[in-house]
Amino acid sequence: MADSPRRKTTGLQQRPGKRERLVAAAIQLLHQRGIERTTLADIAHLAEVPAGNVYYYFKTKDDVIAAVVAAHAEQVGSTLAAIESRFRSPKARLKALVQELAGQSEIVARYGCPLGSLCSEIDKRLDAPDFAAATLMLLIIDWAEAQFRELGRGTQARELAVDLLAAYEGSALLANTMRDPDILSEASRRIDRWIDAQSAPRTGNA
Amino acid sequence: MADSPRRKTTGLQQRPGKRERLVAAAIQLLHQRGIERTTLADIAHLAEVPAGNVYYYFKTKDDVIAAVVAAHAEQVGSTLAAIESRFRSPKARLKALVQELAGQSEIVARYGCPLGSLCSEIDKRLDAPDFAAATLMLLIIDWAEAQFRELGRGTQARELAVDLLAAYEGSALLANTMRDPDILSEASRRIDRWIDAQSAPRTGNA
DNA sequence: GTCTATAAATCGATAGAC
DNA sequence: GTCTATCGATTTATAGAC
Repeated sequence: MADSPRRKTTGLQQRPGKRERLVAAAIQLLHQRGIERTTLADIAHLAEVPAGNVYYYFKTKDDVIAAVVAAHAEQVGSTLAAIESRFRSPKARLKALVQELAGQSEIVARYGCPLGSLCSEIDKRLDAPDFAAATLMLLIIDWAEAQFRELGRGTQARELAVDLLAAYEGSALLANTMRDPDILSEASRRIDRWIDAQSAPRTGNA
Repeated sequence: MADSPRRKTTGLQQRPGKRERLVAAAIQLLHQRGIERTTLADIAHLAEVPAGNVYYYFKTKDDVIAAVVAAHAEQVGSTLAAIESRFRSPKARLKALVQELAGQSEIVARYGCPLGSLCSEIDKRLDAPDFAAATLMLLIIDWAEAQFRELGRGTQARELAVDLLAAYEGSALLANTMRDPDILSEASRRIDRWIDAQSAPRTGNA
């Protein structure tokens, strides 16, 4: 838990542990308490970093949020890459994505979807256009779209991809609101069957 | 805009306008800015009520939120009742519900679903079990479940109802994140076709 | 480079004047 | 019953000591 792998104390990089710990703590607290109810002091405390020191690594709270979004994006990207290398067929890949998303139903039922609730809260924060929060969702949608296209559903690939993610995000919202993990588990099974039904360009339902 | 229909100045009811205006202002601001970024001063200002006076009508900010939830619940209830009296078949009723939900796609794309974002934010506020926020979603789910049951889908009625609302809420979240009203419009059309496909106990897809 | 003390601003809530 | 002035607690952010 302490800063074990310390890079040279007087080097130009101070990344061995503190910045990473701050981001990890921010990811957790932003998910559990939400953006507005998480203070920088909370994040520093969980990361075991002195309170006011956060401003050495991040200029503002928005910068911390941006770092959290970037970390999520990286995690999503590597997860999708891992699925792609582990599974060959588009259907297996899409099912693996659903499995991954609905994996921690208890946590989602308690705190909501980490990505969905984050996007929802970021929207309320900025008057300016965006914050790259949409990128998180686009990463998943673009990837799913490619799978549906490979499945032979070229013309509807994008709509199917949006529907897939929407089905999950909506189920996550309801599971969270009602504190019921089963809602997410049932949704996961249903989406799996739906993926199975998607094949030839004209036999599946829209 | 001023308090025109004033009930007796010294009566035991002070409900002619101010409390209602405060709730209406709170509904609007909680939707647009979110709970945590809406101050009681903002609400009072929009309602054209003196700043500190909010505490005469509501004991705490949580009480204001509870009043907003109650107002939403009433609005949802009367909307469902209106649909029920206007349409006879379950399918027409379910489609009318979708029409109603996806009605203001521009506003939803800008600020999210008024109900969904509210539930999401309330979850982050309370450590205690709940805040009757789930009631909002349950109102709609229970009603939709009754329609599906009348449609002859007794055994799966509840799951179908949850799926229906989840599909909308997920689409609303994505539409909001990407600031794209078309996502909600397309989802509305897709759900309509899905409702059409739901009929006999064994012909529809799960 | 690292951390403490504190400034500056904001908000929920209260006391009490009218 | 209606409204104003203000308190007290937080919280972001900064200045500057070590």
